Order: sequence, then structure tokens, then C-alpha cells
Amino acid sequence: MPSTEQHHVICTVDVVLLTLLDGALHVALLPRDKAPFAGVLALPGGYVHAQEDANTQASAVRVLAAKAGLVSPYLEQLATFSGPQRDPRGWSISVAYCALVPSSVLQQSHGLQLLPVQNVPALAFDHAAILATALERVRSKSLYSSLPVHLCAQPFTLPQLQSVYESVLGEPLNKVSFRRKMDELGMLEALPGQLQTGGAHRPAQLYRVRAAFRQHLSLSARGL
Amino acid sequence: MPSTEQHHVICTVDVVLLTLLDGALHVALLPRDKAPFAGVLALPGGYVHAQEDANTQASAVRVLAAKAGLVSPYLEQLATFSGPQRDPRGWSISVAYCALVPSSVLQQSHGLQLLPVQNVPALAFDHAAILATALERVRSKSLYSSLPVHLCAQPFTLPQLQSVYESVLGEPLNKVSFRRKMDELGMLEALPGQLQTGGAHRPAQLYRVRAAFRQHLSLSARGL
DNA sequence: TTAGTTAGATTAAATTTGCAACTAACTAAA
DNA sequence: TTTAGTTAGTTGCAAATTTAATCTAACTAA
Repeated sequence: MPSTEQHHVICTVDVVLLTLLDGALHVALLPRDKAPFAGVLALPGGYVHAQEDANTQASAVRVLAAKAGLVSPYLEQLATFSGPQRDPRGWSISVAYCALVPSSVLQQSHGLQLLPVQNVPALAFDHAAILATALERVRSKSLYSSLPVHLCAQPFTLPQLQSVYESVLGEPLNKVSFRRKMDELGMLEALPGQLQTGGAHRPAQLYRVRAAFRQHLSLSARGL
Repeated sequence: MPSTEQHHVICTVDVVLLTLLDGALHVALLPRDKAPFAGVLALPGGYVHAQEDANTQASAVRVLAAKAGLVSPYLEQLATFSGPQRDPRGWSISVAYCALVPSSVLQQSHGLQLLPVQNVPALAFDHAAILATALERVRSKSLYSSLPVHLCAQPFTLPQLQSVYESVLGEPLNKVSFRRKMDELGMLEALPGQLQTGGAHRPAQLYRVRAAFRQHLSLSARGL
């Protein structure tokens, strides 16, 4: 138990930055600019800076700003990955975070590559496993929570939001049930008089997420 | 981004070891034997040993064996806590794990103190926050998964298992619904001819968890 | 033998869900 | 100006699911 057995542990954060593009989940990746894995695609990530970061969440916020040029409204801790093999530089820990953003906040100016999650090439480190964990978590949470609203640019219509849920879950949802559930979640606020016009059909009511629900999720007791 | 900003980060694991005693959740705590927080109750925890541990899960297994003298059949990563303040020795990371065991596997020989989670005194470090996170997670998962079976010594009867669920959730459950859900989870196996006798009433069928469900959880689509 | 107790199954009522059909409100083309 | 086409949003009802109440089974203790 003496602290002499501690030895050096490399501490990093990695962020799985997800967005919806053309009805499919995409993950933001960056080619690494130096060894190890120079040139290989990786999740945006970096060292924990003990001097400046208040915690690893702050590290993730800093990394997102520096490498993706954005502040994600939704950023959730995912899980921690560790071991002697995942980083060739030595025994390492990576605290992984998951960020969901509407595609509108992603400027492509940072060299980010947005790839559909179905078709991602080999990644650096154990980032393929981190991505798989994030996708499982996002899909699982989408079954019974308001999580997918964070993929939707506000304001949005209910048909738009339903389409986002359907893209994440990969299956069609019942319109009446979906509207009932969104109502029960009590998370949305109709914008009086604001309708989405332009289509060759009846205009749709526009909604936004109530302030109280911007940070934390709303859960449904019975799913969907 | 140079690695010179990494500096030293203290890497530890802490385990929230929970069991059910007299129908109430109890957490296993140990008085710390040295500074910081010498004499103060804390979760069983310790440094990550980069030389010997395959990952932080292995660190948690090692810590549980050394400090509680047990191997927990169920051990799940909870979340990672970090920052400059939580440990007075410096900027630290603790990967927290949650272990659920039937009270039968806890020998009191290791100086462990089992305290009801409702009535826990001040703890060392940020262990109160870690415990709160564990309780929230356990209760939340118990709403729609088989998690509480790990608190039940095998074999057990359905009324015993229902009572465990009710203790964790803090509310009574419908008998028919509970049995239907347990059936749907497909996780239990009746032991042919083995009944729990002795009470002044009809004997109850004994069950055990199927081998395939010992490690991972079984989830119910609609809760309970 | 009888009363008391809990296990487990059966039945029926209440609630929730999903489908289909309906009306509403727009655009575009005739 | 009218008509056809399209999607938004609601309504009604049937099907499925969940909960409550009741009933039978099987034991112990008096």
C-alpha cells in the first residue's frame, strides 16, 4: 500500500462528439498530428492539466474548445478506460465524455472529420471501444429520456424531433405515442404564434426546451 | 498541449460496497489508518498500481480483496471523480466502483463497518458524493433491471427477491407484476423440487440466477 | 381438526398503447 | 380560382398491458 507502488499513470480525457447529419449519427474525428498513431484518426482528446483544470469535465470542455472550437451544451461523463496497453507510452487512464450537438454548431474549420458511425475506419488507441460504448449509451438513453433533443437545433418542430429520435433509435415511432410522451416529459415549450412555414402543407408549431431541462435529462417511467 | 503540462495526478480507486441488512441498504466503511483523514470513515480504496493492475477494474478487485477480504460477484464502474481539492495531497482522480453483495459474504473480520445508508456520518475525501452517486445509480437501475438479485443470497424465493427490490426502491411492488417481470427477464431458474419450508404457511419455490446472467444485467423494456 | 399465514394462480377492472381515420392548413399546378 | 397533393395535428377505438381483488394451495400451531 505504500505510495511507491503508484508509479506514473498517464491521465487523459477523450470526447465522443456526436451529431446528426442527413439522418445519420456522425462522430467527429481528428487525424493525430504526432506520435503515437501520427496521422491516424482519433477522438478529440488531450492530457488532463492539473494546473488549470478544476476536474476532468473541465479538461473535456477545454479540449472541445481547443480542438473543435465549440462549447457543447450537453456534455456527459461516459466511462473511464485504463490499462497498460491502450497507450503505447505507458499505463494510462482516459476519462471519456460524450457530447451531443446539433450539426449547426460544428464549423468544419478545425480539421474535424465527421464520419457516419456505421462506417468508421480503424482509430487510434482504444477509441473504437470508447465510441462503441458511447453509441450504446446514447441509444439506450434515447429509449426513455430526452437525450436526443440535444441533437436538434432550436427551435424545432415535433415532426423534426421525432425524426431525430427515429434516426438515433433506428426504428420508426408512433406519432401519437411520441407526442404523448413528449407531453408527459414536460420538457418542451411551444413558442406562441411561431410556426414553421414554407412546406407545401400545414405549418408546424415550433418548440424549445424549457430552461429547467437544458442541463439535465428528463426521464420517462415507461420508455419512449 | 506539450506533455509538460501534465504534472502529477494521483490515481486511485474507491469501492462503494453495498449490502442489505435488516431490510435496509448498508454501506461498508473503514476508518482510515493514516493521514489524510486518519481515523475518519472512508470507502475502501487505494492507489492504482500501474505495475500489477491490468486496469482500474482490477485495482478495485485487488482493493476489495485486501481491505474487505472478499471477491464481489458484481462489480460495476460507477463514475470518475477528480479535482485539486478532493484529496489534500494534490490533484487526484478516483475511479469509483460499485459492488453489491449478499450480507452472507461479508465477514466482519476486516474491521469493516456496515452503516445504513440513511445514516452515514461525515466521510473522508469526497466519499459522501461518491456514495450519493452510487445510491442514485443503484435505485435508478433497480427500476428496470435485475441488479438487486446480487444483494440476494442464492438460492432465494420470489417473495424474498421481491422484498429486496422493495427495500432498494423504498416502495411496495405489485406481486403479479413482479412475478411477470421476473419471468420476462428470463434470468431465474427454478430448482426442481427444492422448496423453502419451515414457515407456518405454504412453502415457496427456490430459484437461482442462470449462469448466463451472473455477470451482466438483464434489462426490462418497460421498467420494474 | 381448525384457525392462521403466506405462496402462487386466476379473474376482472383499469390503464396504456397503437392503429386508422379524420380535420387543418399550407403550396403548386391546372 | 379551383383542385390536388402533402404534411401537421387530433380524435376515437381496439388491442395490449398493468394493477387490484379474489381464490386456492400448502404448510404450522394450537
